Amino acid sequence: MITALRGMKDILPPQNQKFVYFLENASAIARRYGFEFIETPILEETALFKRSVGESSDIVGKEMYQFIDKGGHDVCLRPEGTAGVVRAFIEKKYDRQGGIHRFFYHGPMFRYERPQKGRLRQFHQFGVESFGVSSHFEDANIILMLKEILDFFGINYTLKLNSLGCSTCMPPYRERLVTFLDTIEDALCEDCRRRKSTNPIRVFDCKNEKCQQLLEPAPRLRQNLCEVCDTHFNALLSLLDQQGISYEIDPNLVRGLDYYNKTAFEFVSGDLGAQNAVAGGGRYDKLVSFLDGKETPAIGFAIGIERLMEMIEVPRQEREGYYFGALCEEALTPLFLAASKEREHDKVTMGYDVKSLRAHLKAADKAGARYCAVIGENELAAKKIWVKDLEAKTEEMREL
RNA sequence: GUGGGUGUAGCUCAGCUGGUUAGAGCACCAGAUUGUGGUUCUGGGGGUCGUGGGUUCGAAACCCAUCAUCCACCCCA
Repeated sequence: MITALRGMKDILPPQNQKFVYFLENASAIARRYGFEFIETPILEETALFKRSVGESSDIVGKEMYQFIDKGGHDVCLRPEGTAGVVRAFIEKKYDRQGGIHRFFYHGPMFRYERPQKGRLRQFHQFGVESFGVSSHFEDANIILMLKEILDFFGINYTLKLNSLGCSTCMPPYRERLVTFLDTIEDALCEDCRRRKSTNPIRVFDCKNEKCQQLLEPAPRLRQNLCEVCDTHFNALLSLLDQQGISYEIDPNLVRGLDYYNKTAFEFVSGDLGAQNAVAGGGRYDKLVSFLDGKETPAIGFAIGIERLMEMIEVPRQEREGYYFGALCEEALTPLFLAASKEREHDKVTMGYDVKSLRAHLKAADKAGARYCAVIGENELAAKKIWVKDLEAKTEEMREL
């Protein structure tokens, strides 16, 4: 038997209902915020992700579905959505055109990892990207939209916020931190020593108590932000306060992708196991220019659809449409014609086997139909069709 | 890549310290005096016990390997 690849899932009933339910409502909310649908290819040149996500990240370092295609091109299944959207944005010369452009997208992403709860090799994201606005108002707007989406589906979450600084304040801070880490390196755990060179800020995330103690006197980013970043961050917090949005400032929140600057945020939930991030995002003002576009401020987020679906309850389905059944052989053809006609304006399924009325009613019930329509010898003679409303338990004869 | 758990019917599982025809519930199909559903009752179909080897008179049970899956680390949505 051929089975789906490791970490790749089919989306079958009843999960498929949640999937569609989520997509429809999240899209509707994004449109209300002025975002337009965009679809970009799943396969892109590998270089796109190396330059945007960053060579140092785990995503690029060890999680990419990368291969050489038949034309000898180095290509890659997208591990995330932002890079492709930014590439399209630049390729279409929106950066030259200027102005504000807001997009939302959804689709499969691929990362070659060991699957576990809330983590798949092929998973789906719903994301938005906003280009051309540097104001903190857009940061707040994006966070508000994400919160609205999560609230719509009744998700329990905590909003975590941080500022990652910018090219003015981050590099010097990073150096200062590394210098500090050098002084305590020997006492740090193995992981932290590795982090020092790959992603130093991560050390604050270490679960080792000894490391946490050693890090007490370490310099913190919040105190080392440049004036521009500090002002931006404080303005955003103030706006969120005025909107009554509660949040937690998490100085250890480091988005895993290299392109983020200033605002970074994450919505985490308790009932997801170890992979507790439902959605994450942030500002990436330098990415467009990194990818050879004209410098354009931008911010976005992505929601992990499978993770979110773990927590969504779909409203119970109402009975809907018709089930058509025949009580005798001669009724099958007229029944088929009647069913086709009814289908012009209603959901219709039909049983092709001749069965007892009782069996047909059972079948209609199982199909979740509102009405059971049956033709037997009596109906055939009178050129009528018998219809029962399974909910109201009423029945009537209708003209064929 | 590393560590741990689990693989018996479509699903959830039972199967005592190895003992002969491998079970239950749910689901599915068919019936319950012949044209009235969801409940109930009766019957039925369906299993290479993940796979390969080994121990044994005898293995679903024990051992080894392998594959799959789940959870965790790492990291992230």
